[in-house]
Amino acid sequence: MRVTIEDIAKQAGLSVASVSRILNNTGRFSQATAKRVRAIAADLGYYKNRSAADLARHTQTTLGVINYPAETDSNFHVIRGITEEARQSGVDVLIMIAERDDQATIQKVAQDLIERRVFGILFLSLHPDQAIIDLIKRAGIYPQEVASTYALDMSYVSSNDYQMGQLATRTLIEKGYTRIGFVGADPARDIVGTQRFAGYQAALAAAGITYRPEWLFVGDGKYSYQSGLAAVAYYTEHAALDAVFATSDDGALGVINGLIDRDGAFTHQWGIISTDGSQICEQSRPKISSVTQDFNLIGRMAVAEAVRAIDDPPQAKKQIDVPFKLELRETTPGK
Amino acid sequence: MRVTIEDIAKQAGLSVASVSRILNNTGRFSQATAKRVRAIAADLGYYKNRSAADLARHTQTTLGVINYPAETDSNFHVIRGITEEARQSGVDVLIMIAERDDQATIQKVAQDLIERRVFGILFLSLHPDQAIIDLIKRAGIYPQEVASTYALDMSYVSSNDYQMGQLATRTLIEKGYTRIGFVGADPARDIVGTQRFAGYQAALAAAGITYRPEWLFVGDGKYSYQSGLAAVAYYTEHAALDAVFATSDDGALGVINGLIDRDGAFTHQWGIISTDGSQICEQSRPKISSVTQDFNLIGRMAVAEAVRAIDDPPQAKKQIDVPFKLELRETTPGK
DNA sequence: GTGAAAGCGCTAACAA
DNA sequence: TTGTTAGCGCTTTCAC
Repeated sequence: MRVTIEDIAKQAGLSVASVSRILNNTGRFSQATAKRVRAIAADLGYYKNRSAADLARHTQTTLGVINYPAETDSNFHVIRGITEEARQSGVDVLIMIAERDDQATIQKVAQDLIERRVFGILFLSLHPDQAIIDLIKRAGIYPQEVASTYALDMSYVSSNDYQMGQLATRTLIEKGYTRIGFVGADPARDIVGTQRFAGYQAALAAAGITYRPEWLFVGDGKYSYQSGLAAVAYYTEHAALDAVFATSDDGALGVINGLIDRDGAFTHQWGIISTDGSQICEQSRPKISSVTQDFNLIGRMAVAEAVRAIDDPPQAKKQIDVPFKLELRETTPGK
Repeated sequence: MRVTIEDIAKQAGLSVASVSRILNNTGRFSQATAKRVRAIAADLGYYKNRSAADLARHTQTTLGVINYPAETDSNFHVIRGITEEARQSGVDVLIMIAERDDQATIQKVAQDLIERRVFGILFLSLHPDQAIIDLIKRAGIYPQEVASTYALDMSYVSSNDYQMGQLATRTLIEKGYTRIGFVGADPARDIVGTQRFAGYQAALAAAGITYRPEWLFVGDGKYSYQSGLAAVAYYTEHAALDAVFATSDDGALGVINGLIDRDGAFTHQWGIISTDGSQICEQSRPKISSVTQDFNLIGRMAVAEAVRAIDDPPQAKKQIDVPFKLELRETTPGK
């Protein structure tokens, strides 16, 4: 049997109540006995049984996070941010894994988290359907989308996709490009795509450029490297572009490599700007200009918001925008 | 107050024991009442309180994983593997975050996991010091290193670093290269570096090539992109190489980009082979030849081993090798 | 400053 | 097939 608080109490000639107080630094106790108790605890190799503690105490201090594993993981910055902020706020976080597009697993994982009585559940760029969101809310838990805008009835903290699309496109236009492709997102599929596309169109319109349908290349609609790669063949055939707005760094890299594969080298025939600003942008040749999100801050704000929601759960869906910035590198030399 | 098992019992006119049995599918009960109970549970929006359940039951079914967040994340495959295998074995996994080189945080996180009474703790390419390992063992929990060999007294499942170093080097030699640099790992720093370096030297020796000290470029010793980048300047100055064995994909990409930055384009002046085989290898231009690890399998085997250890904890340190393979791409055309 | 005691929500004998 | 009961290990009034 593992060592319990009672073992300590016995050894110290105290009641479990006193030991509990000392170990938790609550209530009053003398420093002398405290020292003794802590020594005994260390000596015995005692560890609190959190199940028992959580059961007895009623306030919950753990936050659930549901992530999906991805190779180029912009979420890694988000997770860092979450972890840092959580450490500071004294909440601890439980990370669990699901797959995108696998609602069954997402639900299972969410239920696991509910059983563990977390006070909030953060979805990292993962889009649960409304049934799952409802089930979480019904359990009295605060759900929140992180690092992605979201259409359904759940608050989110993320960059403003519309503004990002607008900034990216406007930047290309200011550099003198006028025939601008839109790659990798599906405007009809998710709100992120919808918003970025709307921003893109708004920027075109503002500059008096008439959008042409053949400028849109969706690919798999998943912001993937493959979509970028495939876009090159498509555009070569169907559109006379001078620039591309890639809705992800992966997509931009795909476009670059597609161009290299086609021409033998990158010739700056197209201006390219991407979204996210992960290290891919620095490590690509040429380096990719990007609209860069502050993923760390997104993570921090997500935790802060979830903590705030404990005492004061927002009545309506809340949309928190986190600032982003423009980073010009080598793929936007201008015309 | 949240709905409890007692609420269900009351509504169903049953005892909590019966409800518990039904909800857990243990013992005997009639299908008729079971149906009724489940309906009521769903109706009430009931979720088991795991703290209570874990406290009452005594067997633990959750596995702890400590990971660090990284942008190019070969661990993502490991995590997938862990998740899949865990799902199949009916264990659920808790992932927590620490930073490499931050033993204080690693310890804190490990203690958190101990308090949650996990049955095992997996370290993903994270190297806790012996004190932490001892503390975990003392708590009756099985610790295991995953995806990295490890010198201290803890079992591990990973690729065999010595053999990987050997294979990579031998491959270059077979392609006709004879002056081969070793980049990114520090043979004196961690066992991974030591082993890969030993394999590298063994392969050189076996081919009758005399190793020269200036062929070693450690950089930050962290298998980083930066080390690869810096290696080019170093070698240009100090060694006349015809090939490079990069101890990571990031490092190999650094070497390639360093060469491009130096020469304006990649000229295949050096053969390059890397270790890991992440998607970087496919997405680089040229594509990088690699000794590719089976990270998914590593993850699966790690879980399987941890589960096995519940009933039959290994007495001595166990070292489990997972097979890897060679993937030739474009950076090893031969001389 | 410390202790007694109730109870958190559940499981697991053991009875019935 | 179902119920009674005794905990699991801890926290938290409320007394002392």
